Parts: sequence; structure tokens; C-alpha cells
Amino acid sequence: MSRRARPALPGVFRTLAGQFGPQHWWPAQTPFEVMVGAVLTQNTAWGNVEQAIANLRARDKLDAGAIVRARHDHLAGWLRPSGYFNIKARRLKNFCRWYLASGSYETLQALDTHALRAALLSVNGIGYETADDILLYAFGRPVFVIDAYTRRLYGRLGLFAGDEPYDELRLATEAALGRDVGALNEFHALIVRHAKEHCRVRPACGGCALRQRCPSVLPQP
DNA sequence: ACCCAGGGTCATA
DNA sequence: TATGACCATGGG
Repeated sequence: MSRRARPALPGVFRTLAGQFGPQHWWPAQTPFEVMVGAVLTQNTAWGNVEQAIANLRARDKLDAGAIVRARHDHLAGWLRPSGYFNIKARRLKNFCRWYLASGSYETLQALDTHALRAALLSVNGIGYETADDILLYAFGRPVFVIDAYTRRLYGRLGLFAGDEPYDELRLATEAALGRDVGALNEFHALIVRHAKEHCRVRPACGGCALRQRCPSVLPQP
């Protein structure tokens, strides 16, 4: 007979939104700080990223020009708490060089989303997820961010296998939720919140608003 | 001590 | 296209 119900994405979104409320993403003071954070948080816990950003701020280096001009070993030293510091120093410089060469935030904001996405992806060190973080949270574009939590959640809810190509999951989510920047912003933040603050404590999620449909999004053994 | 984290690139087949 | 190695700190 019918197997376990497959909740549609809007329902999952409403359920998580009802349980956790507004997430107020992205935690940053300026769009440029969002962009820096997006690079530094690659495969890294956010708390570590905050320390690295604090180091930059303390030295007045939260600035594209200052980052481009900084010595590699100095920049790597400030980024140390966020891990992969040599690679991230190079990626951050790549990004800042591109950002300065692109003119200004307003210049980039004038591009259509497809062109801006392609431009971001042309930077060595900016992949799909980082590009979409920047598009959504720094430029307010209606794109959805697919991360490892999202793949596990979709897979374990039975909505997808979870290992589909990045854009397949992104486009499916955008189609399901609509081109609503606020909703796309909140949904990604809620998936992260659900993963790290709820399922980590109770893998079975007995107290989660998703109820019996709530899967653990911890990695499988 | 082990596992994971708000990934991406590059070499290889 | 699809794996695997590599990058590295910090918290649970």
C-alpha cells in the first residue's frame, strides 16, 4: 500500500518555520562581510569563521583592497581559526581581486542573476554553494542554496535520492517554494538550524515538529 | 581518540 | 561523469 507520506517542500518549510521562527540570516553587518564569510565557511563550523572574521575586523582588514594588498602569510595567519588557511587566503584574494575588478557592488547588482552567478563561478575557489550563498544573502537574489544537510534531509524524507546534481536540487526547490527571496533565505537557514541544533541532540527527533517524519541528518555510519 | 563542520580544486580513469 | 586525495582548525 502507500508508503510513508512524502511531505512536499512547502510543508517542510512551514513546519520548520513554525518550530524555529525567523533565523535572521546571514549573520553579517555588510554584503561584503557575507561574501567573506561564504568563502571562509567552506566545510567549516561557523564559530571558527567568526573568529577569523573578528581577526580581520580587529586589524581593519575587512575590506577587499586591504585583503588584496595583504601579505599571504599575514592573511593566512588571520584566517587560521577557520581552517584550510593557506587555501582560503588564496581564495579570498582571488575573490577580492575579482570583486575590485568588477567595479562596485552596484555594478554587480545591475547584472541579471544568471550573469552574476556565472561571474562568481568563474573565480577559482567559488563553487556552486558559495556562489549561491553570495547571490542569496549578499545580493538578495531568488536562488536556493544546496548544502550537505539539504541533501541528507531531502534523501531521508524520501523526496530525492540526495546525490542528484547540484542544480537539479536547486531548481526543484526554487520551483516548489517560488521566487521568494525571503522564503528561500529562511528555508536554507532553517535546514541548517534543524540539523545542528536539533537532530544533533536527538537523532530520533521525537520532539521535532516534523514528528515521525523527521529524519536524522547526521552522516550515516 | 574519533568525528564532524554552513566546500572546492585537481588529478586520474 | 565520477571518484579520491588534499586542505586544517576547533568543538562535541
